[in-house]
Amino acid sequence: MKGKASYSSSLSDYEKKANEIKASTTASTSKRPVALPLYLQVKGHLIRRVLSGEWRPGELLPSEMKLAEEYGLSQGTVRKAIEEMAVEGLVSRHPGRGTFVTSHRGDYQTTRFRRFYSNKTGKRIAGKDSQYISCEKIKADEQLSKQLQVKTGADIVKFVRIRYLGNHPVLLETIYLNSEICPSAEVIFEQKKPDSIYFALEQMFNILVVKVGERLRARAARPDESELLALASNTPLLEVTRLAYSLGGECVECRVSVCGGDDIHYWNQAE
Amino acid sequence: MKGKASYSSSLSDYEKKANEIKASTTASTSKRPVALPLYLQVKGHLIRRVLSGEWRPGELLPSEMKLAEEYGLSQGTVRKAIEEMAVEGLVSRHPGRGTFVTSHRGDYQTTRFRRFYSNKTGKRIAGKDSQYISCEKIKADEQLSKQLQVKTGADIVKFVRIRYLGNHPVLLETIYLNSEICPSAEVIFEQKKPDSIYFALEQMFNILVVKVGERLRARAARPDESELLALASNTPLLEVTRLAYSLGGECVECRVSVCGGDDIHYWNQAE
DNA sequence: CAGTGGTCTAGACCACATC
DNA sequence: ATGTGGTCTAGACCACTGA
Repeated sequence: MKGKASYSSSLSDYEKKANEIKASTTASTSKRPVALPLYLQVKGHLIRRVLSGEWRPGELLPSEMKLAEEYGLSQGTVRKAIEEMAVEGLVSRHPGRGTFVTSHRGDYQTTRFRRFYSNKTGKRIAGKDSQYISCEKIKADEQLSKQLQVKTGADIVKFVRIRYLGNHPVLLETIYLNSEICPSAEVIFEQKKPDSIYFALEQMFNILVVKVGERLRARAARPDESELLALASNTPLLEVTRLAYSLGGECVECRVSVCGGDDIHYWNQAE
Repeated sequence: MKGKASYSSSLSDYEKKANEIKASTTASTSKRPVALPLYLQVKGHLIRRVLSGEWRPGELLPSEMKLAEEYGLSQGTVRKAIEEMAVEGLVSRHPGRGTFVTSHRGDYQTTRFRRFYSNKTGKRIAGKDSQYISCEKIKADEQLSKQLQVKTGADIVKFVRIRYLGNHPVLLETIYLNSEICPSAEVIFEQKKPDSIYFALEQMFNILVVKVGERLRARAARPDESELLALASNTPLLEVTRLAYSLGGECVECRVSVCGGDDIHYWNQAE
């Protein structure tokens, strides 16, 4: 009807085979009259299956052949679905072994969203040199509620953490987690004090962080920040406000990182 | 020979058909014993053809069928090569029309590397509200020579430009162009004062900027900067140092942008 | 209307990993 | 030896574009 009705009629040959998919896809997006290519329907369905926990992070998916059989489609169609998921970082493929659900364990994933580098060595800031300062349960104020997409007053868990370079504090992170999605996330702090929040979220709540948006600006250091980072008062700080989104598109984390300009920098590459 | 000899023997069926490609690929990378999948060889060859100016930015490539015929391969193989190029932003594909060499003209490309947004409206900073302050021919100092990958003392063209939001100056850009790659780039400034440097480079020198790396930090404003941006002295500034690379991998531009924290911010998204 | 890219199929051979 | 993902082919139908 809207110039997009396209595929629905031409699918007649395929739709018998792929009716499980179609049934579920049409239900979820009632507005669009089917229209989606089969491989995107498969992709959507596979994503939902990952979300549901059918295969957890780090686990092996069925082979392309098995999935093709299951969906009644050709291997090529399923392959295209999985390839897109791989490009988006949802799964990773290994010749001879199979396709695995992405995990924030392992080198690539744990560094995937890390953007701070040492000015001296040029190396990425990471590793075990982080120290947890505090942990509180708080209520979302107006700003946080917008950012985390929750109601004002909703439960939030707040961590404060410092990363060190050698003996020197270089990065101050304030992390807010949505308690609706991560119930009793305090235990993350209490028990594990994990280096990678995202790996902890994955292990505890089956939540995969797949997208982040970051807003950067410069501002003067507040007194408490100057003290924690061992900087002169009013030093210019780089402030990075990150919102992190899960596979399902929910905002799971708001993180405000601040650092001075002398020790580390933020690095971004675009192609 | 080196455990990578893999494809070369199995190519026997294909290599008769694709010998033009193989001839040129093996010549360019003499170390690796062929090994590359055909579609990557095609991709590399097409990239070289774009680089050579055979098709200029904005122009139409031959159809998949024509290219497949030309290379003696199937349409699917050529398609995969072109699809990768499209993902990397080198070409853009339009059903019913064809595949075009990317141009920094048009909405997507001109905004592709723009990361500054208004704090108030949330809109991207762009448009005609930029003012050129100065243009000089200078010699590369040690730092610039490293960044632009030229010898110390090499010719560099330096622009200074200010972007406005309404009547207010918000962004101060200092742009260094490699004169070896962009001979007499002064004319860009003198004649056109273009809004998009990259579109100008494309038009004048057939240079496509396809990759940028940016390093961000906070620092105090220098007196000249405070004046140009109408800020109090020593205001914290966000400093973005960008290196821009062409299709061929050469560094064509070094750009230092600075702004205060009140009017605009830097936005980055990662998936 | 002819030509383009987009989707889908069915089948082949390959390198690689694991047992 | 078996099964995995990676590459390649050949041919089909589709929606879209522009002459």
